[in-house]
Amino acid sequence: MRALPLDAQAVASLDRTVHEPARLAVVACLAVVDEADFVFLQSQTGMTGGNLSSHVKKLEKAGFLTIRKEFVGAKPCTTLALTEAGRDAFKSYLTALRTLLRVMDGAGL
Amino acid sequence: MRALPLDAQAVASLDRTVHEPARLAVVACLAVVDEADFVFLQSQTGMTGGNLSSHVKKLEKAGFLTIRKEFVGAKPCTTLALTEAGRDAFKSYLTALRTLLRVMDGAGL
DNA sequence: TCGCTAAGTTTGCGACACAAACAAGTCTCC
DNA sequence: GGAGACTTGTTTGTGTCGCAAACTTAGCGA
Repeated sequence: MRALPLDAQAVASLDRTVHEPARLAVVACLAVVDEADFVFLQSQTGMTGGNLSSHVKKLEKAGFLTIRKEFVGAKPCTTLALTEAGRDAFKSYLTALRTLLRVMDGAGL
Repeated sequence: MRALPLDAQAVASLDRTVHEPARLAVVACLAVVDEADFVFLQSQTGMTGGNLSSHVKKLEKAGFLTIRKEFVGAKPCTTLALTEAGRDAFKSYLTALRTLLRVMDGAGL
């Protein structure tokens, strides 16, 4: 059987921390706006608060974003931003996607 | 806060059936070769047999691929191929990725 | 004061990915 | 021809994870 132009192992081992759709949405948002507050992200992604909370926590645990809690007037407000590591991981992820898409372009898909 | 050029909800709701890395690798392989046998896929993806088996079963259940079992000489051989639905789902998925990447290109990532 | 809403977090459950164990048959070598 | 290794997959078990409902804490209005 001939060799494929596709690195299937690379695809199969994509980093799940950013690959997970919910987190990918969060990271993509933060990549374009640099920082955003919890409520804004919730509205953009359409996620429930609890869901967003747990994903944010996981991203923080991975060292991919920072959580800043402060009060704006009287209300609490959590602001999120990517770390350098988070941005790098996202860039690597995008590179992997581009590689895959290039192969598929070549195959007429 | 301004509107993003990014549809985060679309990202957050990517179809997990094909998005899952292991299955994405399988589907991508089948998309470029039209059909492939079990052992070949296993070598390409680096997955264990059991793992591949369960993912294949899930893709079949979703109607995304067909499983053909036959004997080649004395040995059993299962051959896998995408269905029309599987190919369509994969194309839609690729379209979603391209949309995301275009936004990220625009943001200098 | 008594809800009501906002802003998150914690908890619980169902789904899932993964690999080790297993099954069924074939080939090899003595 | 029979013992054991190999090939080709499947089943089972376990730990992880995603998700939303319930809960917490605190300001705001009537």
